[in-house]
Amino acid sequence: MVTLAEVAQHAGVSASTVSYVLSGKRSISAGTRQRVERAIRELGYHPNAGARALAGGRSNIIALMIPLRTDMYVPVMMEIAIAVATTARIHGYDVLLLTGEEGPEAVRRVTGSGLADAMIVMDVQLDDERLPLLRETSRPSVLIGLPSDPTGLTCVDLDWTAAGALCAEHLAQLGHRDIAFIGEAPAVYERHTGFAERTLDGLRSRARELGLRVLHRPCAAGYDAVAATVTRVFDERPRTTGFVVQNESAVEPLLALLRQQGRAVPEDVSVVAVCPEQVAVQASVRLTSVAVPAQEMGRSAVEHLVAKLDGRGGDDVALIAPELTVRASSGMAPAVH
Amino acid sequence: MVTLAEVAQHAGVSASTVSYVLSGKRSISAGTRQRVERAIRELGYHPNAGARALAGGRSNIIALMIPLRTDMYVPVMMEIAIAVATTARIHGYDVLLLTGEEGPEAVRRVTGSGLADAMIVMDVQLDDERLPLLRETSRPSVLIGLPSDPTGLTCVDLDWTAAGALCAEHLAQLGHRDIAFIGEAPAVYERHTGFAERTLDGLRSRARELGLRVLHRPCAAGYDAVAATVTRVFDERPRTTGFVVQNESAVEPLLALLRQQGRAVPEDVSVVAVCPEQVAVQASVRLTSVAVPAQEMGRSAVEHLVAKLDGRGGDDVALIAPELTVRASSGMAPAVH
DNA sequence: ATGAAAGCGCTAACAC
DNA sequence: GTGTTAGCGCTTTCAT
Repeated sequence: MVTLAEVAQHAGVSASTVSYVLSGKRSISAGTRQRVERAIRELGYHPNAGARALAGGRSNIIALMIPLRTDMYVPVMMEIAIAVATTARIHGYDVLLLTGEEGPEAVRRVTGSGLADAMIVMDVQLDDERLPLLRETSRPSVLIGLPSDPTGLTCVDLDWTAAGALCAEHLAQLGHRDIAFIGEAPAVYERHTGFAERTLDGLRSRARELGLRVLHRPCAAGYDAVAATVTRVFDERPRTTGFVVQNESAVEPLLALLRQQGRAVPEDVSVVAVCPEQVAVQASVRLTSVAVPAQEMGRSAVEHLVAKLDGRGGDDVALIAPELTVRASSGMAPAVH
Repeated sequence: MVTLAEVAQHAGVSASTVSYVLSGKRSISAGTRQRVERAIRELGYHPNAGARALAGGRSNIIALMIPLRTDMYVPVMMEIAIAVATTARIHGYDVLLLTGEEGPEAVRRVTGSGLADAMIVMDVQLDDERLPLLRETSRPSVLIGLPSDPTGLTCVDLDWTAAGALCAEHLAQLGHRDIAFIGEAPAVYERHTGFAERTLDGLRSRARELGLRVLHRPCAAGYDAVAATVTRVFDERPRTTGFVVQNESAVEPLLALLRQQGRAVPEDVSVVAVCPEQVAVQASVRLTSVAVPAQEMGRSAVEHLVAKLDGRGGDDVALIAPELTVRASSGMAPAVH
């Protein structure tokens, strides 16, 4: 293993000079810099991460807590995680993957040991048990998600309330009066997951203002569960002409079921999804949708975090404005006979 | 920040005693142990990760390289990643998330800096450019996937060749003679991704032995792409009665298309999928399938890695035997008229 | 613009 | 069963 001292010797300079060449924290003459860089290359030197962390007081690692639950749309999680890792590298950080399993204890372990300099927390519940710890730690953190009380925290999220409202507006404009909201799995609501409840709230309150009737049905994954849900919807509200879906695994089953029942989309029934662009575009009917900007969320979270680590920027809530894209799945409500 | 020295002082013992209480590397009298543990608790002590890594020569971190490509079934990747993280924690390791983006350079950076003690590599191509580095590094590694030449490497994978063969056997037994294999996206084959090519090979060679005709069609994600593929299949081979699908995003579209064309599953056409159990069970027709044991793969990879870190176990290839579960999507080939 | 040297907090010989 | 101590490889004052 090559050490800084060996590089220094090889280059004929002192250890501190090598260190400063690496960090750029003081000016180095061109000649010295070149000799050092050459020595580094020739010896294949890589600074030791542990020594750096110990001496420098920072590990250059960001912890990312992802849920280990599998009842939510996984690709979104994955896309966020990858965006986080990619963006972090750009800023010189590596990413430590923590699953929700350890719970709040993981926060203590990672921050207490200096394993990570900061952390990003996903799958935030409205009243998340990790929040007190995050607030009291000296280490910066960013939530991807918005709890009930974001005081003293930095949050990055899609404005789900606005997203729900957008869906209601779109369907109202098209003349729909009875709409059904196919939501995430029941467990997601039972945990009071922020995004799910906010979307519902946003949809409901805008719907009320616009005179829409809304039937909300959480929906487990699987074709059968979707089938049961859709059947119940039409039983309870036969005049339903609009669907809002926030559950990627229900999208394709829903479209297949409507087809089977002889209900044409969008002539008889309109469908608006809240999902990643890719899902909307690849569905069997190109879906009118509010995009979930997973990459943007991951990237933004890292950038807020890096800003805090650099002493710039403080606590705030950064909500991304939702955008609804009209595609082939929504149209005028059918005339009432 | 609480240090080991402070704990030692508080407990009235020496630093090394505290260290040994923590590591369990030498016997400690019950009394001493208790006083130390009490001091640790009272002071809220957490060993500094950097100092540990420096002094101990090991970081207790495992690096996990995941692809950042999005053309393969993401939930499987995610499930593996989560299984890796969970299993790693059980063995006292944390997981560092590396995206494929940095390529082979990431291997050098992480192993060279001592950031990670070992690494797990996913999305292995038959002739992967990271392999030479992994072979020459002193740090242990495990591949999830099987390259052409696994010499000097430890690999964990499903036996995809056997999986492909199983599918052929099942359909042959049911009397099918013309089968179509809907595969992963074209890019996956162009990269020579191990699992995709091996499944194809296994299917093809067993099919040849059994007198089956196989039409292989890679298939991009999205309903339209699947529709085009299926149409071409029946154009070229009108007597196709069996489908093997290794492409999760094509599963539901395929079933929907067959339904639309009035082809009943399994009366007219049988479908066998190679996918996670969950997908097979939740599809609109419960699918006969060969399970992709994502969790098992992640867990096994970590256990092999930990064995190597502990000086137990050396290089070997651990292939998981595939299992085919018969469900509702496969049946006797229709009689020929 | 560069060097010397004092730690950072822990582990693991080496003592007893 | 416990204490003493010499590093681990780097960063960063303090000097010049």
